[in-house]
Amino acid sequence: MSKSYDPQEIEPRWQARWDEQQTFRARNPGDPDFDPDQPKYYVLDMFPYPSGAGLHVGHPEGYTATDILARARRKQGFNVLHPMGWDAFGLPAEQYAIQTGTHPNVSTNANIDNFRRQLKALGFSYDWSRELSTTHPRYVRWTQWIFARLYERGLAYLAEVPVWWCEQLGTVLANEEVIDGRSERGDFPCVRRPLKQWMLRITAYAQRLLDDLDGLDWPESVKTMQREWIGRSEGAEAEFDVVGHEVRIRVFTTRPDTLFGASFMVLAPEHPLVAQITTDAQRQAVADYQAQAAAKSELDRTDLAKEMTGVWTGAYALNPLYPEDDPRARLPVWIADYVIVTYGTGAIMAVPAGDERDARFAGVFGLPIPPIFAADTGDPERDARIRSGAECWSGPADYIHSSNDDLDLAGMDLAAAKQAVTGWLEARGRGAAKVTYRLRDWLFSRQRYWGEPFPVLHCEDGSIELVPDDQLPVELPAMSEFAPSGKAEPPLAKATEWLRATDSAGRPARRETNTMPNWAGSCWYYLRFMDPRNETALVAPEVERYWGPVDLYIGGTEHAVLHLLYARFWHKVLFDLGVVSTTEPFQKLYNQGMILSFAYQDARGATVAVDQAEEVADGEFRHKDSGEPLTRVVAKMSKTLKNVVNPDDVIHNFGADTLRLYEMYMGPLADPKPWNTKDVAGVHRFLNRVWRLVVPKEEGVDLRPNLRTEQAADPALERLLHRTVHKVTGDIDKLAFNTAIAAMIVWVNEATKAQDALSRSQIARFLGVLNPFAPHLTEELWSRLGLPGDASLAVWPEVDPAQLVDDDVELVVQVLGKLRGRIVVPNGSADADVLAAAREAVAEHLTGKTIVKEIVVPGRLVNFVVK
RNA sequence: GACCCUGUGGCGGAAUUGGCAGACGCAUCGGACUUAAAAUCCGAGAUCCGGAAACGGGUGUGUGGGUUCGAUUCCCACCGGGGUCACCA
Repeated sequence: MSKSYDPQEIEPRWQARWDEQQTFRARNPGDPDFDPDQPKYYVLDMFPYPSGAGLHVGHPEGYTATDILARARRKQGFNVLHPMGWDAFGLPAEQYAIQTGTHPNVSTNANIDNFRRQLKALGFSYDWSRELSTTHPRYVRWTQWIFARLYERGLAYLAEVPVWWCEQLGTVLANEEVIDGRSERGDFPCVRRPLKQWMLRITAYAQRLLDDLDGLDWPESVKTMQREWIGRSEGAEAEFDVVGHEVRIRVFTTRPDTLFGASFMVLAPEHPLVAQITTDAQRQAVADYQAQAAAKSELDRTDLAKEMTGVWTGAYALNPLYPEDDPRARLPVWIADYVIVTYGTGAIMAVPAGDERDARFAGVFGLPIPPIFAADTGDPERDARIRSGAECWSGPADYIHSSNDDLDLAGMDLAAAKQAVTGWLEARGRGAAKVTYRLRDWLFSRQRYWGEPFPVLHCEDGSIELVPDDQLPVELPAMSEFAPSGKAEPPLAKATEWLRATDSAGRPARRETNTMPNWAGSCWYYLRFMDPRNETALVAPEVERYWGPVDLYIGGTEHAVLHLLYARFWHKVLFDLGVVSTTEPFQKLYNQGMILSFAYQDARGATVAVDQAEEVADGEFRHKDSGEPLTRVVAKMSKTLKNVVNPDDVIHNFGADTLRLYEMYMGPLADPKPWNTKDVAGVHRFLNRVWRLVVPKEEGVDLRPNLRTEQAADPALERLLHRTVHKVTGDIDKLAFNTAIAAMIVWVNEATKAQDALSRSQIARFLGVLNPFAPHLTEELWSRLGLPGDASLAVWPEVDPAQLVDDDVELVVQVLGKLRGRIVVPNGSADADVLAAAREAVAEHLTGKTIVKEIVVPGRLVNFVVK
């Protein structure tokens, strides 16, 4: 047996043993050894996309956190579900296939094998018997099954919609995948194009998705992002007659109370009424502007700094609040690209006195600004400007010039005024209260090969039919040519044999050639983990009722909106179908922070790669070639900066336990933090000291003699151990792993100093709490001590509350808030006794002064306020 | 531009949520062990002033104000870093 701590030898051995013994298998209801009285704990990682590059050090950060929770809960008596799988459909595998000719299935499986090897080398306690891949036909079957249910409920439909088309990727992309007119993946330019696409009616669930956020234990920032993404806004729709036409312009506004201040109207350039209402005189100018707007990139159109542009259509609309012949009723109708066709009704009433954008537009084109507000800002000059319409105001104010024959807003507050105008419109059939959402329906098809096929048939008569459930899955055809045709025609269109099918009436039909987006598989994988091999149901109801919902879900912030919103949407549909028993999938969500790295910056602020810099003195860096001084900065890991850290290397040099411990010790889980290889040695030293507590250096002695049999415990070490166990237990619950580790280091430092006084029971209990953090080392020492069973399954040590309180406590004595002395008093002393001792301790600071006030904080301090 | 998060030694960070600022780790310095070095172990360490010294006194959590007996913690304004949304009517 090795005398020294040798992770390279220990770690693979224990990993193999856990595998063989299925140490971490979770029991399902119905399993022979299932214990219904055991509480359950479902702790889940956001499963990875198995990329060709393998794991980076960011992956083990969240995975170690969940693993510590899983291991601790198991030892605390929970039946723990802690699974892992692969989100394996997606563009990179297909791009790789296009470049190399390797079938995505082949490269994906190779990547999965590599990821699995790397994760196993980290010693994660996954129940590998539940491993799944979204690409596996047995999984695809149920993804398609869910789609079929969506279709049956009218939540999936085909629509001709303007979509983002990316020439280089040869596909359409969802709005979410396009940033500033360029593809998120690959950064290629994208253009808008109308195409027939599958859409999912997520908007039908907008209100429920919004309301149910309240009950979730999620970071506020993520809830806020989802709320903003859903973008509920309350207001009213109003209809405006157009002079000389039989049409009405409908607008949506959140401020119906400002309708009296409308002085013009603006339609989006793409608004369908534009052609109809434009006068001959303005036709050319309008056409020019429309062409100009269409040619503009999204980036230019949304650039806030740009000049306001627009053109008058020549038409007038009528403000419904005023009689037709009232001059205030006549509103010129403009088109301008600051109005977006896809939001609200694509048209607005412009109130320059109450809206910043309308005010700017009115300023540029010299349109009237009828004042409607008398505000009290505390600045008389400003108040005057607002009262005259010279300055725009949207805050609370008194209404002026806001009345007609039967409506007067004077004296009303905002809510009352909104309601009054909305009510007036409604009574006359000119409008109604209206709720609008920013959320759009979800574009759900992609023109790619490597995704789930749609389980639908296009029949000869143009109708659509679902593939019967008992014929699922519709598998992808074997193909060797994956390149997108570039004609908005998916690769599957070339699979001529596969395309041919027969509908329910026995007539020839054609399969759908689009595939589902990457998000589909990740929308419900957490459910399949509960019951991964069920052939008759997506998940058995009694199994779902037992495991659901996920108790803790950890992943990166990049999924704050899309994945988490889509999964919540599908979950709610499955709830309505009776497939799941909870309205929400993930009760508690936590985002780990990104692991950053160091890089360098020269005097001009340009970043310099790590291999170009050298440390010349403590904290002083120079450029290796030019010698110019550099400053160290924190940056994202990137190939160009040469600061990428590979987990395989860290495991090779220090072991998996050290890597796990270091990532948890770096700082708070949620914070972004820089990797510092020098610091890794610190936690490695700590593990070495733990090793030395059990295995002495001397040759011929395998175990410290004091640990062979139980001996009387050293009271001080015992006390500290109880505190340490208490601290670690609480910190694990709070996901505060960095401070838990600090507490364990303190104990080991003390135990090292009092090495011969350490007892067998004490080291066993300590290894018990260290085990979730450093499972291999603790198993090895547990086994060398001859302790029963596996450290991974041994029960969590108990804390004696009596050991947490001291007999005597030291209090700080302050005079006027300044530290002047210390006293030691019995714990729980009466205030009077404490004060007496305190007065004595700081007597010299009190002489000649009058005590005005005495403050006693039990167990902490005494403060004298003197004059 | 709006909203959210964040700012503590040379570095990563801690502080029971209003009560001894700097736990723990890295780096640094000193000591022990060693022929020597590494490794290991023990110890020092915010800063300024006075003192040979143990010690005493002042200052200190981005900056400026405020609340409080007491502020890293709460409030206001500003500055720096990060994130999200970005003409959403």
